[in-house]
Amino acid sequence: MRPERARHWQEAWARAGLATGQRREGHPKYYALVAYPGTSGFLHVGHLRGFAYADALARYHRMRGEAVLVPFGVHASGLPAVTFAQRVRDDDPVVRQQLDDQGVPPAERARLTDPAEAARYLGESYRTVLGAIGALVDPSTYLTTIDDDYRAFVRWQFGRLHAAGAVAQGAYFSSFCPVDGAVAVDPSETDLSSGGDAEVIRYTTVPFRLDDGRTLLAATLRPETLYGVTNLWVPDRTSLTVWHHGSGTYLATAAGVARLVDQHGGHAGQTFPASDLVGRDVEVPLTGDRVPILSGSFVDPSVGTGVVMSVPAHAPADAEALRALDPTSRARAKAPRVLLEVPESSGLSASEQELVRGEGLPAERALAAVRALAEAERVDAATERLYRLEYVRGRMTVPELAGVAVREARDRIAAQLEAAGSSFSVQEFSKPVRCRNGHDVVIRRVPDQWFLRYGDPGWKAELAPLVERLSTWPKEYGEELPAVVDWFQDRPCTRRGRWLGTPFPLDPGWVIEPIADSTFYMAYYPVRRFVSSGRLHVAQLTDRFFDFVFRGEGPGEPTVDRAVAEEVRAEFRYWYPLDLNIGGKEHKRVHFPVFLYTHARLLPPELWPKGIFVHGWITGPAGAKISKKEVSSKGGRIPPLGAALERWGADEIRLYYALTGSSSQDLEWDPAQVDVAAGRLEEVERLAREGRGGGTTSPELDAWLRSAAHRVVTEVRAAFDAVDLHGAAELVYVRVPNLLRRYYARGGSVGAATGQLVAAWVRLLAPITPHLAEELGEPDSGGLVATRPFPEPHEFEPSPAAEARERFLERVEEDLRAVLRPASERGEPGPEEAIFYVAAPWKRHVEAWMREAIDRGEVPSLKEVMARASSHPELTAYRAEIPKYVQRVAPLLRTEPPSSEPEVNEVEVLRDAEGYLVRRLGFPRVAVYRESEAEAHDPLGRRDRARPGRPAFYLVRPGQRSA
RNA sequence: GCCGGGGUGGCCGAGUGGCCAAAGGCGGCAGACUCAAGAUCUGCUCUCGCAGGAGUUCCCAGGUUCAAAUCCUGGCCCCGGCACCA
Repeated sequence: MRPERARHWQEAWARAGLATGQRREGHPKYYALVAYPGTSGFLHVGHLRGFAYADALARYHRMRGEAVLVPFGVHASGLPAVTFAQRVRDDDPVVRQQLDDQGVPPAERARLTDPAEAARYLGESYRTVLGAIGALVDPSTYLTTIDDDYRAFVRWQFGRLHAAGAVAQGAYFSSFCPVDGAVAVDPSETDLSSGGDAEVIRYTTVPFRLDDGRTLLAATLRPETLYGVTNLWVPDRTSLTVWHHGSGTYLATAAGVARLVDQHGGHAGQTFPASDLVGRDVEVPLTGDRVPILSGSFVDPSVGTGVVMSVPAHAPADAEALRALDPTSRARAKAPRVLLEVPESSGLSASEQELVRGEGLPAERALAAVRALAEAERVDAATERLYRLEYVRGRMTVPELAGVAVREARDRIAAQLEAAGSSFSVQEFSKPVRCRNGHDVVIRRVPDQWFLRYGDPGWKAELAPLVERLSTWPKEYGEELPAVVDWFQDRPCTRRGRWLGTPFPLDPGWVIEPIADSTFYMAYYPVRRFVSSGRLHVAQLTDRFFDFVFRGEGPGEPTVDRAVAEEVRAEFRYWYPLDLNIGGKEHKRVHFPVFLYTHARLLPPELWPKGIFVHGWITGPAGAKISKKEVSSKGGRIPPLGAALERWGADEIRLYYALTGSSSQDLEWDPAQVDVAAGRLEEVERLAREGRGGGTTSPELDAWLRSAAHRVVTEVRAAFDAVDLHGAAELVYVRVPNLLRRYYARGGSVGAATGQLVAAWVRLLAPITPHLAEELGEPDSGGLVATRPFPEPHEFEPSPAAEARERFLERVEEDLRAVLRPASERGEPGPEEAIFYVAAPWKRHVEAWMREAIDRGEVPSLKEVMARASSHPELTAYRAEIPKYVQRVAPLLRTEPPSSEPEVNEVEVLRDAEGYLVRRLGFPRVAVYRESEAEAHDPLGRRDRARPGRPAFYLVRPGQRSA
């Protein structure tokens, strides 16, 4: 559709105030929202999926006569807008291209270097885009999370949660940039320039005492292997630094000490060459053994503490290093000791067997097993395989822990070391992580972090009934939700640093973290409209005010007029509970659970949310997540939204979302698929335009078309009610066109029946492709289609008889094709006449009797059938034919399902369809006979084959009809 | 490792005991229309048969049932989440 037509209708909806949720007491309501987008950049085709679904559902409910509220806001909190502004300032090429695509004038760009301005600007751009796809979102609710009134609301929320015992303070290990403070390390790299896929590795440090009282801290992932330590490795040509912690004096590399200070406090002391220690002995904890310190060129001083313990029996790298050592040093090391075994009994795979069987130490076998690999990756691969196997299947063999599983032994040793003091955990990233501003991100202990106590069993118990009652789409999400909640733990809810957000009311040095400030906002939207209309002022949004509005507690805020306060509360109580929260699958593990948590704690059960709808992503080729770089008018694989709307149109893209695949599935962005949707829409428009008419043309066909329409309307409503957009789209955009085509093919022509179907169809189109619906609805001049009632099944009279007739004919066609196809494939000429023989009425009785026997679980008995036939006046005459028929049909009946089809006058239907059969299947002549009258017209004796509902037929080949 | 979700025709994807050789879409083949292409429409698209029939299929192997894609048992494989990320 041309963009100006789309805009025309969008303006018409706006003039009609359709988007604004109007409270109508006593009427059902529907409150749905899409999890608000963050302000990280411009939206692309992937972002609109949720809104396209939400809008279709909202429009459906509106047409059902419900009051509908779909609010909209943007989530400006956190770092994304800060980052975006930074990139505008840096003139980042990707962002510059986006600004060009959006047509942002240069003068405007300077303003966007301010994070709050950037967030507001992006929010406005989102509103424009939503308007352009025809989504009706309530303008009176529009907010950003950095607005003053929203902050007042969030402050109240946290005050309430604190009063309810949901907030606590404690120590926490956080990913931390020395400049920006806490940053998020995740694959989206919102806060980072690199390293988003890094994992956190947690080392245990094992203390090795020197004679002089100092302790060398070796970092390891496998503390249980201290029973097999042969020596310590310190890096070549590096220095060691003293770490003073408590009363202890420890040694590690400079990087290691920095990490220890970050995570455990204390301070760094003097530095000296590592070589000073080489050759000296240390004492192994727990065993009391003495082992030498040796210099290892392979040790990376920046990893862990920079000091490692050598366990050559089980660590391939140590085995290699030991072998490469000069003989004198090697002689000083303790002999390697095997300290665990993998029992061979437990069904090992061939590749596992080779690590267990054979000569040498486990580490040597592991190295032998990876001989084929390139030098560089050999040690890593051997380590990976051996560690995994030993961890999963290994049993300790050292006397102290004989028979204990390795994973169990690891925990025990770590606990023993910790209990003895002098052992510290050290966490670090598996690869370098760099902040947007270029600084390395480290892991640091934050002693006074604020938490929300989601791990609290009491809170989880409050949540359980809410989860139990919740509806989810897809339903699998509801099934996994209890497990998600089960392992949910306390989450930090505040940060320090350059974040957008609300200052934490209990401790204003902190800013509330962006997930925590978006768990309850859906309650605030109904209130927001009073602020935007000026009836409430920010200063009036006090805790007392909100206590009254949301919980009905206390006298309320004295500066707010009592009537206004009552009205706000009524507004909230009208729209709540939320009917549907729609979001992408990225929300499943965090956002949706905390949204439920907060509601469970702050509201009574009757106001708990009713449903969650999770949709998949629009992905790039091969399922790759869409990255900003790909969204570009120049060379990008994903078009910017403006370009996509220009190329295809709003309805076309909306239909693409609804029709292509199910909503919970990821969808690979594919322009060809959008083309398909667009083409389908054109066909829909053509059929709808040509289907208008009046007058009765063919009563029987019209009855069938109306009956089919009855069915479609019933099913479309059921699909929308079940939040099945894909199912609804298929009915409206595939089934209905097929119906009309069949109707015309059968000889129906434009008239009252098609006209009636089209009139309803236009309304069926309105939820998913509203612009087209309006365009087609105009001639009816009944006002906007969006405001008309959704079609009701009773508008179309059902006719089981008419449907049975069509099904009968389809079955006949199917049989005919099965016979015709092979002949035409052989290139034979088509028949010159088709002769049908309709089954004699007695066959219906016989089949019914056999069916009764089958329903009783018996094999139909000829004896019984014959007995009944003898006493039946109509059948006595056919006693000679019955046995043959029973024998032929009984086995068929057993595998056929029972049918409740109404009886069809087969002769009449076939005779009426003669013209159709001639046209459709190319028979020059069609003749229809009753079985009993057909003897003269049945040279091949086919008429016996006739069964009720399945007439026999004879296709006369050219030249075959001798007589 | 822990937890969760899955394996359906060339591809995507419906389908939870009989109307299922399995919706719908895509792709492919053929025909109609057209000067032609595109679009559109019609038919076909597991194997065999070539008069409406038969056989073998829904990851694999067993089992329950008159009847299994669907239920049960075991196995193999894939995907997601695992934490501060909206």
